[in-house]
Amino acid sequence: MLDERKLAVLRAVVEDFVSTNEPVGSKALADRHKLGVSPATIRNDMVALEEDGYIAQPHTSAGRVPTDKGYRLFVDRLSSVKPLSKAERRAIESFLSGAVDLDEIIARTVRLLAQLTRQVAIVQYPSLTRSAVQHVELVPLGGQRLMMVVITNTGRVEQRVIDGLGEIDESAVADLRTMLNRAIAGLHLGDVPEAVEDLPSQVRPEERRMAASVLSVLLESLVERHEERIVLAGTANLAAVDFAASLRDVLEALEENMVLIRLLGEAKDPSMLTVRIGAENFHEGLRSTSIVSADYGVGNQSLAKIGVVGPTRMDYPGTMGAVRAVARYVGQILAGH
Amino acid sequence: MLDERKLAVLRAVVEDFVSTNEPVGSKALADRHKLGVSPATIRNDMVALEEDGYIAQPHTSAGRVPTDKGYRLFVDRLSSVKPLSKAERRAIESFLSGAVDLDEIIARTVRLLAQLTRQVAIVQYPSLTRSAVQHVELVPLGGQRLMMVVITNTGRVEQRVIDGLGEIDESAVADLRTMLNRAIAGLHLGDVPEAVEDLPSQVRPEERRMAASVLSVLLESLVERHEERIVLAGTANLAAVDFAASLRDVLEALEENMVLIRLLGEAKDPSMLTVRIGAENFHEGLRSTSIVSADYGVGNQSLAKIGVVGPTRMDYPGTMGAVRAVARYVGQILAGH
DNA sequence: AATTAGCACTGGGAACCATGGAGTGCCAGG
DNA sequence: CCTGGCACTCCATGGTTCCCAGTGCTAATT
Repeated sequence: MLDERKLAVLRAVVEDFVSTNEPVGSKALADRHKLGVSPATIRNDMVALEEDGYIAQPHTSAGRVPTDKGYRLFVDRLSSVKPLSKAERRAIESFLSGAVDLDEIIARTVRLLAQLTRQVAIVQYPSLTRSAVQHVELVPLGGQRLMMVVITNTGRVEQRVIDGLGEIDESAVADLRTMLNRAIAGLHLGDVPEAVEDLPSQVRPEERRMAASVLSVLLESLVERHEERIVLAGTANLAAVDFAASLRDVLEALEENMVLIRLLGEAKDPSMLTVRIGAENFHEGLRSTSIVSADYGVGNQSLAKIGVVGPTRMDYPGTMGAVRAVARYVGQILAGH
Repeated sequence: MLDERKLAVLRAVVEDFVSTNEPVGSKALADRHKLGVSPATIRNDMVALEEDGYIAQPHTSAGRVPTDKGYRLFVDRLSSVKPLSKAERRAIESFLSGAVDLDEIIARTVRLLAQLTRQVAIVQYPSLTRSAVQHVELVPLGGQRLMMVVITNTGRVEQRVIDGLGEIDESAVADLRTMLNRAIAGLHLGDVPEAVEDLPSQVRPEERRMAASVLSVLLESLVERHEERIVLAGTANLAAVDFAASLRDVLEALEENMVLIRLLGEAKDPSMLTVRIGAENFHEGLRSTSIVSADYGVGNQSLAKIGVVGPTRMDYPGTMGAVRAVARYVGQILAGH
């Protein structure tokens, strides 16, 4: 059904269409690619490809354009990830190495990725649930308020003000702090609930109320509500593209962080690059975009995802190369931190 | 030179052009506004306005369009801030009141403002330099590292890892922590450098190195580098507008946080609404946009700015009303926190 | 002196061809 | 199974026309 040459034709169609943004015809293909056959033959192959739904014509007497299905096949079988050039690798390194804290690492990463791919880049902050508690700090704020600060081993800091505790006793706070740290320091966040379960029973009755409040806020903020922060860059690159869907829809989708988080999260291949093409992203506004994403992390522990959003008509090998490379470098930087 | 009626004509031109987005002619003006004179008279006034540079025609035989100068006059003398409706006020309140921490207050505020104005909203985090130190926390991270966390009275938390300190002695850290807090808790950040100047001399010699490191990081991160964070929302609203400059340029400008920070910072009128129109924003990409901004803060202490970016052809009274109202509410929310 | 009616004029945008050419499908011959 | 040839299709392009909103000017009116 799909012999070697038909695949070669499909590949050529994708490549040409991506680079020219115009429907590609049999003649142009015969010229620009050494397929070794005449335009007429290519035309025959094209009807076959069209019947199978890999390519389509915008109208009769126009060239062919890859469909989502065509891109899918291209990505899966016809292309390979394009490694970055030496110069690009150096650029990445120098760009990322100057960062001083987590915020800056993330900020630089997302800009870098947007620049490399000339598309919209997304970087997710290291997920809370996958990291471990480094330290918990309790700070009396005066009045009846207390600030809780949790520091994770990925350098992330989560803070929360706890109010309405009644009179606050400094030494009780100190006790609670030591107790808390003894109980959960070093634990993965997922294991925290279990670990603190019987803490309230260990404190003196008069401090029990405070302890309970603190614990409930701790659990709520760190475990249940694991709002994952993401950062975008390069939206300006969208302006250059003309979308089937309106640009507005795409921008709207990008502003809905929850949508992006879900899309990133749904990577099928757990450890490597994931590509979702066109309608594979169910979100309405992203029908005509593709998303290339990857995990990053330290060692073999995945912390979060990064990704790129662009038109379905994108340079998949190049984008995949950039995403993969950046993911690796971020992992390294985080490890060295 | 500019009698009452000419001003009325200018006002009418601005209002009509803003609502229709089409050059407005003398006939249309005579119909839609009760100016009490004939189109011919209006035409005469228009030439005068055009000579003075308040309006312009895209081409002969087209209607008139306000110039930047025209908008300026409109904003300064011909319009008044439009207060929000009861319903809108209620919406603001309910939208903002559910926020649990500073991050969420800011996030909600920016979305709210974007929604109210149907434009791009910008919210700046409470500036570090204007707030005061609530508490400093030092946390040994294991190894030779220490994490410093500074909490300000605006609920903001700034953290930093300090490395290469040599052996870390828990009790020395505790001493330093108490000493630091005694020295600077409650101080405005601007006053911190002076206050810590002679701290190193007060610690035991063997801890002096650590103290010096901590202090230098403290100063660097909080005072010298007062990177001010800002948050955007509503960029999708730009897609609806057709810009003279390309959309791409506008998006690019919006991604350059430093540019936005500068623009917000340059508000002339210190306490009230500021409007910068078109070329008044020197940034190239923002030539065809206007920025409406305001301070927010608690009491009469200004903490930071919020603003809206939209096409010069915008509903100034409405936008100004929304910005002012939101600024006030944020101030209230922050005060109650 | 200011306003208005009347009028000729202007220039852009919509509508309407006409044309050219890239691309197709198909067929018949290699 | 491939290829050259050929008739056909339809979009994009550019030119032409026409229309009309809107103008500026002048002369009449208040």
